[in-house]
Order: sequence, then structure tokens, then C-alpha cells
Amino acid sequence: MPELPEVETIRLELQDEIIGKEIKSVDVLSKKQFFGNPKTLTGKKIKKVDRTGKIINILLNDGTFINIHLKLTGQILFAPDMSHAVFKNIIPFTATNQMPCKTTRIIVYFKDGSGFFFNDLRKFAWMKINTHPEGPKSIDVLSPDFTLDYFQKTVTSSKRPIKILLMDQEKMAGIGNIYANEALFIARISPERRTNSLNENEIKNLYEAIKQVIREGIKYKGSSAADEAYITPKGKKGEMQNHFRVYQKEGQKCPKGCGGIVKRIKQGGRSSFFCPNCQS
DNA sequence: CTGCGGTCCTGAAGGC
DNA sequence: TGCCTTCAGGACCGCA
Repeated sequence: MPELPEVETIRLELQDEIIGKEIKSVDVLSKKQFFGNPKTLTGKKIKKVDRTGKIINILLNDGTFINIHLKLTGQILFAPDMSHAVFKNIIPFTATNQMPCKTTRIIVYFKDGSGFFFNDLRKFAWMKINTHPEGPKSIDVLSPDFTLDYFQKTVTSSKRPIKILLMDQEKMAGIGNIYANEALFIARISPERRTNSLNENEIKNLYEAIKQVIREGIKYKGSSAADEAYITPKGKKGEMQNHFRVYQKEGQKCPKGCGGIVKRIKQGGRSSFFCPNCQS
């Protein structure tokens, strides 16, 4: 699922390809996933590609925006030539490498013959024409405003299990299931710990661990695990899945060599992976 | 404020 | 083989 590192990778690649381009037309194949009238986009130019949390905000030359949330299985695939769009990598949840494919929901064409496909198996992802950027009101964990002080205040003002808090986009933006699990493992904190039980040192370690895994995720261009749809706009898989410590490692030995076995539990309906031996 | 369960959606995987 | 159930999960909503 795209979390901050995946969405940031998508943003960077998309920005390289589409800045300055003029929209020729937009085809909406799945109406429930598109908000606004796609016809009004014709003739507008791409000025900027920004991101807040997991939401991409594309600024147009008239000051309006296209907001995109990829949710669980959304993909954006850029094609220099839309009439012969083929992506070489195996793309999860698609029957073919030819675009459009059966999960293609929206197609954006540029005047120069290029464009991008918005694919999404589960139809949770959306695109929206808007007068303003969209995104959680909290602080993006990549922002300089995401300080240790902010993190400490957020953590100590809650009693929820720490993992639930990390994934709460209204408290801090960008962390999803993968990076929450990985950060807690690095900091040696159990996902079940109540936030107000963490001491100053643990909070600091966790803060550093979050920054570390997010940077790592971006460095490896996101994670494309076996059952994930994530792929970059240029059709490449991420590499972060090769560096997972505990995520999807149930039953395996703790990578710290402590002798523990990675355990899987359910929290808030989602899987948590951790080493019960060295995370407490 | 917090938590819980249902909802959206589709395809893969497991059980019998 | 084949049908049926379960699972996957980000965000949101209604309700306790």
C-alpha cells in the first residue's frame, strides 16, 4: 500500500515527467472515483506536483488543484507515448502489461502525446478537482515541523496503543502499516504499548526510528511486496521489501538475533508484526 | 476522547 | 474440480 515513501517516490517521478505539460483530455472510466468535471481540465498546464501525507496535490496554471489519494491499490503509470503504452515489470493485480488494462480507472492525456494511467484494483483510490490542496491537518513526518518536541507532545497526550497513534493521519501524516511496524521494531517498543507509558528515551528512539525508516523507504523507492500493487510511474518496483525487518515476517527469527520469533497480532483490524522478545 | 465494527472493492487463497 | 468463506487494508462513519 502506498505510504509516505511510496507516494513521495511517485511524486518525484511524476514531477520529472509532467511539469509544464498541457492536459489534452481526461477519460474517467470509474465515475465514483473522480470528483469534478474532467472536461474543465482541458488546456490547463501542470505547474507543480506536491504531497501532504499520502495525498498528491497537482497545482495547475490557473491556481486550481488535482488531488489524488491512492489508498491501498492505486497506481499512477506515466507513458511517453500513450498510443503504445507498455510497462515491462509484472504489475500485481493486472492481467497484462499493456495499458490501459482492466484496473485502469482514469486516463490523463497530454497535448504532446504522453499521459498517465490511474489504475486501482479495489476502487478505493480517488482523484479530485479542487480549489485547494488536500491533506491531513497534522504534520507530515518528512516536514521540518515534525520535531521531537511535536512528537513528544502528541505521544504523551494519548493513551492509545502506540502503533495506532503512529498510523493516525490526524496526529502525524504519512505512516502506514509497514513503516509503523518497522519503526517500532528499530526502537524496540511493542506495538501494544500505551503511548503515555513511554519514557523520554523511548520517545526519542522512536522519533529517530521513524525518520530512519521513512528515509530508507524513499532511498529504496518504496516497497513492492508480493501482494502489493505499488509500482512507480516509470513502471519500476520498489526495493524496500528486501529490507523489511519484521513486516510480513511472521514465524521467522528476529533479525536482531535475540532468539525471538516474529509474532503477528491484530490491532485496529490490521496486522502488526513484532518480536515479543526484544520489543517491550 | 477512545474504541469497535461495518463499509467501500476485488481477487487470491484456503477449506471441504 | 468448484463453491463458499476469509483475508487484505486506508480512511471514514455511526454508535457505544
